[in-house]
Amino acid sequence: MRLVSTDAGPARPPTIRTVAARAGVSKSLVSLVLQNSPRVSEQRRAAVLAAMAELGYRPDPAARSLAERRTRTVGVVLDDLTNPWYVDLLAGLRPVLHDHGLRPLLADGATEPDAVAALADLRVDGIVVVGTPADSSIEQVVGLGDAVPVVVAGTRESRLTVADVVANDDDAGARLATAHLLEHGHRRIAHIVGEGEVGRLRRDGHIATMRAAGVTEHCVDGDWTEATGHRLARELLDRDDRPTAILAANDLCAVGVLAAADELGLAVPGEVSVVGYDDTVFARLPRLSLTSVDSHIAEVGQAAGEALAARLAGDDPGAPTTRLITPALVVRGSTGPAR
Amino acid sequence: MRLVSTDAGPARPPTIRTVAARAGVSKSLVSLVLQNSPRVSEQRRAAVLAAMAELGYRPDPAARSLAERRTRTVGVVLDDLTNPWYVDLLAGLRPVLHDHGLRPLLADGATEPDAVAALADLRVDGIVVVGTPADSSIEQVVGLGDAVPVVVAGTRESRLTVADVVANDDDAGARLATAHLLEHGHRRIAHIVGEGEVGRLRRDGHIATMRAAGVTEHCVDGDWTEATGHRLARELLDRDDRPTAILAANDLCAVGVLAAADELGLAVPGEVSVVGYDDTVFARLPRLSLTSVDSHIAEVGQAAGEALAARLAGDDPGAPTTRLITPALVVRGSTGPAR
DNA sequence: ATCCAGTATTGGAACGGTCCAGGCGATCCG
DNA sequence: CGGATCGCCTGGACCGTTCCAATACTGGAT
Repeated sequence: MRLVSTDAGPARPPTIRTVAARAGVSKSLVSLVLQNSPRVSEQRRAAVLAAMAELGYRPDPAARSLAERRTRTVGVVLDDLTNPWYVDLLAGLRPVLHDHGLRPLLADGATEPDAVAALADLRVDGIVVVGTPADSSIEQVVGLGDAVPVVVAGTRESRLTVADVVANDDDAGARLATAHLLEHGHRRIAHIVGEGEVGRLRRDGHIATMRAAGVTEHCVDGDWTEATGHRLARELLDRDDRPTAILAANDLCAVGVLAAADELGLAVPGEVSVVGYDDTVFARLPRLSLTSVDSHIAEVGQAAGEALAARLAGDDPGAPTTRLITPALVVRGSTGPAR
Repeated sequence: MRLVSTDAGPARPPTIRTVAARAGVSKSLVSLVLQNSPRVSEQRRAAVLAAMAELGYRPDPAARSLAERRTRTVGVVLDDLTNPWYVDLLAGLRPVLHDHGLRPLLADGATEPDAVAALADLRVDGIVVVGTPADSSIEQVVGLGDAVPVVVAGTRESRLTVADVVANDDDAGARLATAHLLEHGHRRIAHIVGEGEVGRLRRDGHIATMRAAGVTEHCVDGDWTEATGHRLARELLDRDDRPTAILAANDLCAVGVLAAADELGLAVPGEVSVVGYDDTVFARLPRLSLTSVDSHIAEVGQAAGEALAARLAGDDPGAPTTRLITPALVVRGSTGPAR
């Protein structure tokens, strides 16, 4: 009596050699069929395809990566999926990658300072850094040299000259929003400034538009969070010479501004108008109905994917490029004429 | 003059053999150090580690996967990252996977019907299906047999008996919400029922609680979207015998209900109370201030990760388990006493 | 000195693909 | 008719690991 069973454990999935044996050809030919080479006769090709179908053959990505010395994978560094901005950008990026046979591998730049290095260790073919990168990320990207192509999406980043950049034209967006408020007769307009390069660009666009209209700007430094928007708006709106309009750093910040106005009993837009930026899902909520600048963020993600795919195709070894997507103003119920 | 440069292209990253040569040992020993085997002398171990550090060696995951015949990767099937519920669950799941040395690979079940099969083709070690799975997903999971362990997170799914299940106790949550409304003296309460198993469970909990209090329920079939919540609430609230409270299928649906109440000029909670489910970011918005059932969804994600890790460790080849997380009611400004 | 039991180390065969240098008929051309 | 050409196909090396069987030491007991 045999104690060892004859079948060797759980049946392994078929390999290229199994298929070759079944089709009566060499494994090399199966490989050629796999990458549908034109140098295979129709007859053989059909035989191989039939064998594959019968066996339910699926190529092993690990083996392929090892031999090809590329993974068909791109790392995507995100900060916070809770922020719909990142999700929307990802929604634009993902299909492009898919169309180029690339898989996204998400990493969290906020909780994991070594995200870029970790992705490099995984041998991703390229990296998309979404949003304002942490200092550590910048260092690591620079450290990569030209080993791995990098695209920065969603922000212009002056410290990073080695990567392609695709971003919303923040300057233009801030001008749109400011012009809208000026047209409604607002003169006392406050702007809550966001952090980093994006914050600076939006501020500069705002200031330029204000001055061109002969109006003095009033900027306060803030960040992208609801809490800060709330706190700063309370301070701004609690004064006698309170602004009649507030241009928030982004939608999230604007949500905080709305809350502050509500608490102070100020009608929106009757007594104070509020403008956000990014046109996220929050802006569209009926109860908020926030006028916002649509940064076409999905389009940014799409362009970023295309830029990376072009780099990977190798047909574009030129200097890093910058591409700006033109934003658009979406007017809703949170803005109206100044009293 | 030589046209061909002497260095063979871009320097390849160091391999286990490079390290071995540098440390003066065999590649096998380097491999042993890599998996820190106790059967290596301290002296050699130190030499190998030093060589690795000097060369900046990083193991190649593809080669490792090929040899180990596992990828240390788990597929996560999601429907919609736009919905914060999925994001919050993912936030609970991700750290657990990370702690077990597993990487998540996200797939979109909504746009890609073959998501489960595609993940299997990628040779993921396990799969987490988040939310109510599409029919195609169910078929594919069943088709996998026991080749790949599967955990369903966020919903009980009676059609899927091969997988572990971790979910919120929807029945209990609906009871909490309903009891809260009854305590406030509401008697005409409408419930918008969500789709699938989750919708059924919440409905049953609601009905049971209503009947136990001697009150007749009023359920209408809906789904999880804002649009449907809006439409159904308009119908419900437009009648003379309109309900004094509405238990929405989830928060998103509740957002639509609020919009309907606003349009009809009905005060919330003065003339109608509204309850959501999931306690997402929407419920916490000051302008909405939605009473909601916190489904502790991050905890669900965490438990799902642990269940999958246990399966992968192989120490638990038992029958599929079901684990329910107890929800909690979060009372905010959208509910109050019946008039 | 010899043998033995461990322990530390090594060589080589996988793992499942890609890719390259030929091989082998059949066709073409001089 | 012989050789070059072409189209199709094959064997084998290689990608960077893991794992196993075999070997080389070490020191103590005989």
